[in-house]
Amino acid sequence: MKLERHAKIIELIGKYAIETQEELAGRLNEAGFRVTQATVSRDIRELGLHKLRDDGGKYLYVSTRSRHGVNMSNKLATISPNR
Amino acid sequence: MKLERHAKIIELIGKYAIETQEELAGRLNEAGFRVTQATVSRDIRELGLHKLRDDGGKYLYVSTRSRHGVNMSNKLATISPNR
DNA sequence: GTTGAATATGAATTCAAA
DNA sequence: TTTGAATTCATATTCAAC
Repeated sequence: MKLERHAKIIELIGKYAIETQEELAGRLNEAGFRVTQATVSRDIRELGLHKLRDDGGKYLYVSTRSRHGVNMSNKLATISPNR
Repeated sequence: MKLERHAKIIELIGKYAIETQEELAGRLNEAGFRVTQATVSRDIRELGLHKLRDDGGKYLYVSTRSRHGVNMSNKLATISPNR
């Protein structure tokens, strides 16, 4: 089920430093969700997740919504160009 | 010169909706900076730029620093997982 | 230290299938 | 409507050259 998988994805990116969609697909499969990178790619878009470089230069998938349910999309807008 | 090119990149991503590094390289070349995608990739890392999906699903390069010189890296930290 | 060409890697999309 | 395999596309890196 897609909804459960989405919830699991949010959980996984909070718990682990997920660097690639393949890695996320692997974690999902370990958790019993049989999916491929193609599906993970779609899930990430639907969830509005972003891949950002951290201070160490590594890429990580992160959510734009905090644990407290606050939508951070306005903060993302803040760092967007004023166009 | 790299410094001038970096400044031009900041200007360009503020002025245009740059979707790919190839596109940015093209704009730079129009502006007289002869560079390839490989160099643009390095510049983007050095400048701390990020590629984000906007509300319409399109990808855009954005800066983490506002026009007013405020470093937004703490806001990025805010949307990062609490790890 | 900087760069480009070539390559490797990662991600989005297509297209068929269910 | 969702999915995976294959493909295309975008980006990071390697490696040589300067």
